[in-house]
Amino acid sequence: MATTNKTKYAILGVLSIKPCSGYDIKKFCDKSISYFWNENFGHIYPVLKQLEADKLIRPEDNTSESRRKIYHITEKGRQAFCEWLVQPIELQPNRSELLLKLSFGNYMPKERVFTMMNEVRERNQRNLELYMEMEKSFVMDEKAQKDPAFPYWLASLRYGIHSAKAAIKWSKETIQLLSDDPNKQ
Amino acid sequence: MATTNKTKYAILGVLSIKPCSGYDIKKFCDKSISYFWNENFGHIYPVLKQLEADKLIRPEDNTSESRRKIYHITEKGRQAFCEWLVQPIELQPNRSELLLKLSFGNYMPKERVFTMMNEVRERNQRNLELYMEMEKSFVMDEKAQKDPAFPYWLASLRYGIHSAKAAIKWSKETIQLLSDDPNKQ
DNA sequence: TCGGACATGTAAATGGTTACATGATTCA
DNA sequence: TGAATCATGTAACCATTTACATGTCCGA
Repeated sequence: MATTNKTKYAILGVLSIKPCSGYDIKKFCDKSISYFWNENFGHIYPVLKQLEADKLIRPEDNTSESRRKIYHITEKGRQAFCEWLVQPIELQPNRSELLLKLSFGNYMPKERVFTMMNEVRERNQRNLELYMEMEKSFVMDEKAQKDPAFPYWLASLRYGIHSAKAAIKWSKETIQLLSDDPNKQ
Repeated sequence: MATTNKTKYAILGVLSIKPCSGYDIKKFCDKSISYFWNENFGHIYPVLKQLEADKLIRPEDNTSESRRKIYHITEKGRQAFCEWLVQPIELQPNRSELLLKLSFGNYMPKERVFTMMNEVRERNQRNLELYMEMEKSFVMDEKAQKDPAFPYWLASLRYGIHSAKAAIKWSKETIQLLSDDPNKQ
């Protein structure tokens, strides 16, 4: 198998927090974990169907609400999720378009390389500010602090902060390095 | 289109350095750029065929060598490559299995989270050492220094160094954060 | 002569994205 | 009533990986 279907586990994870419809899952991904995970409808709905067939989730005993189809995680689903959680992380193969392009920088006008590096710096600067805002409001939220997931959410967010800082530092350093390069064009 | 076929451009990039067979391209990827890019045969050969059909590369005028099929980049191929180089970078959607798992850390035995974080730290420590070795021998290589690609290769390598350092710092911090967490289990 | 590296390729499966189709509800 | 959002889903497409098939060459 190429890579285990992680969408499956992402969905089980969301449903382990609270019962959701496909639409809710998408909203949750966009709102809460988009900076390290995202899903799209074209994948969510088929996977939900498959999870239901595998009895890892079950649709809500249908009450009044007609349109929304709310799924609950089953005991079997919880088990499958927990089993996956403790598996070692599969490293996905590296594919950085940025580094691929940069390593062929000598085939571009130097001006273009600087533009590229500045874009990297700015994007990471924006992300850093966003993450730090999020951290601030998260740490001050007393209700959030009581959640057993709190330290894990915080840690995930801090990853973003550390990476963004590193990327900013690197982009500045690189702009410097390339400015000093005697091999001007 | 989902994502532009980046294998196509990676191959054009390698061929812009020197004519290669499919096997050579794979070797080059594994040896020189594997820490930020990789390809596999199952993808290289079909893409080579397609690139030839599009006249972006051409096979060597067949001489004695029978087995190896050496491809050259054409003028049209060089143009296509350069056009791609200056395009803005397509950000690929984030999908970090590590952060997904970590953010559900409260569903795992805490011991397992520490193991996971230690693995992250160790892996990045090993990478950092490797990258720093590479940097050292690269900077001391006088022939490499004269290559116009030198500063770009160095910059790409430095990205790896910065990221690895950030990841190490983060993993240590996270282990600390989770040790201090009163919410023991 | 045997194993390992060289070398090229195909087939199947999977994973994921985008675009499209469809229709309900809500609110200005 | 019309636009925006809610809501579910399918189809087509593309990229990528893995496994498999096939055979050569070279050196121990």
